[in-house]
Amino acid sequence: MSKQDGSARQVTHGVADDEGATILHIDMDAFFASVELLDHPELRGKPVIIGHAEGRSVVTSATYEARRFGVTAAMPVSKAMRLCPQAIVLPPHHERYTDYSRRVMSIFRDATPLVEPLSIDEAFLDVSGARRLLGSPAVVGQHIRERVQRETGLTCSVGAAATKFVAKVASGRAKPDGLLVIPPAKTLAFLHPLPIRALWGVGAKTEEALLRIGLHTVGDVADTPLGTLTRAVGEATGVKLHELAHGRDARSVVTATSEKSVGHEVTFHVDVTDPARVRLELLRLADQVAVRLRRAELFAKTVAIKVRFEDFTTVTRSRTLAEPSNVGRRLFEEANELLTALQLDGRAVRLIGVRAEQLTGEQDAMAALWDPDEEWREAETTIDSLRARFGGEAVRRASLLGRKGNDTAGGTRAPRS
DNA sequence: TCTGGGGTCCTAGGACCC
DNA sequence: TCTGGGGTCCTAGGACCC
Repeated sequence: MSKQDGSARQVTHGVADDEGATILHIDMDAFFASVELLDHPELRGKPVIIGHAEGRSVVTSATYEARRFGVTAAMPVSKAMRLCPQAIVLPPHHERYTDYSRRVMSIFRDATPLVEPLSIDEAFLDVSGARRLLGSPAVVGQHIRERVQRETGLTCSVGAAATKFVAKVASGRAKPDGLLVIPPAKTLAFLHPLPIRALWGVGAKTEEALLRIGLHTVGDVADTPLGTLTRAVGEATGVKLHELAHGRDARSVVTATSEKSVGHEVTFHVDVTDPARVRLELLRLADQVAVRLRRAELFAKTVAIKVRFEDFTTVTRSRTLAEPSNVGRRLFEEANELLTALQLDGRAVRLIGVRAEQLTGEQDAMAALWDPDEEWREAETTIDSLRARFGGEAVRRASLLGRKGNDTAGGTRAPRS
């Protein structure tokens, strides 16, 4: 390799500091907002928020100009506007984002087939096999960044490390429009000064629990005995955090994951007290869910509903179906019974949702439908008609009966398996 | 401040079976 | 008569992520 082939190559060539940092995490910068700016170039450099100006909307994305005022994702738009009154609010266009998402994911796949999309705007890449063809991880990352920028006008940030978790933290630190390589040997030096909130799986509650036992940094977590951790945050989370804090993360990049549930929910603009209206919405949602199941050729074994009341208390109810289904009417029937059992009595409903769980493919769904008793009923019917035509003796000899030994026609049925 | 919509994973208790 | 331990399934709720 020569060193005059562009700056990206020179960054790492010869140093080989990215050796072993073969997992890339790529994250689009302010994705929704950036896509909207492509359509509204006149707004570039201004604070822009994606969401709805009226009602109960939250911020789904914001430009860095808006973030400087303290605007963050998932914040109610009303609050964001108080923080940044000059912000421009644009409604979301999800088809546009999906379209751009496909384009950037396709650019990623040109670098390696080992691409794991994490959400609409981020993915993990395993580039360990791309070195000979494309170069070291940092070179591949830089190459992708340039292509994304050139072909979509969008910027993204890349983290390169030996593990998924560290790569993800690195891309966050590289934002916006940057690339950060964490060589394996420097992993702990990079991780340990970070606040515990940087750990994957540490949200508000877990942070509180960790602060309560005096842990503030990732290094603190690494220095804490596992037993102390699990007592504070639970078995699974404790083990996970302990591993991550020591830079250990065995998860590999996987390209295909099966969906575990499919659901839809809506928050009403104004709380609804009329049960009929809630029910109507439930029907619509059940139909939407069923359509998505059929498109994916999946069946639901379980149907769940979710109801949020005006005081934000939320209840869920679920039930396993007698047989898997992806028919809207069927899902609705079940959801409707669950809703009835809740006895709303005119309580003000804020949100209603339907979810299909325990998804299964056609094969499994058919297997669940198979009823051994039915096979026996069919056999008996056949035997009865044979006996009517040929007499009992002939039937007794018939090989049909051979399968159940000396159990003669009209005798006892096989017990349910 | 007044909280969307799409998900995943974990916990915990009870039922049921071996 | 009282008492096991493990495994799986079901249900409800909650934390977390983007």
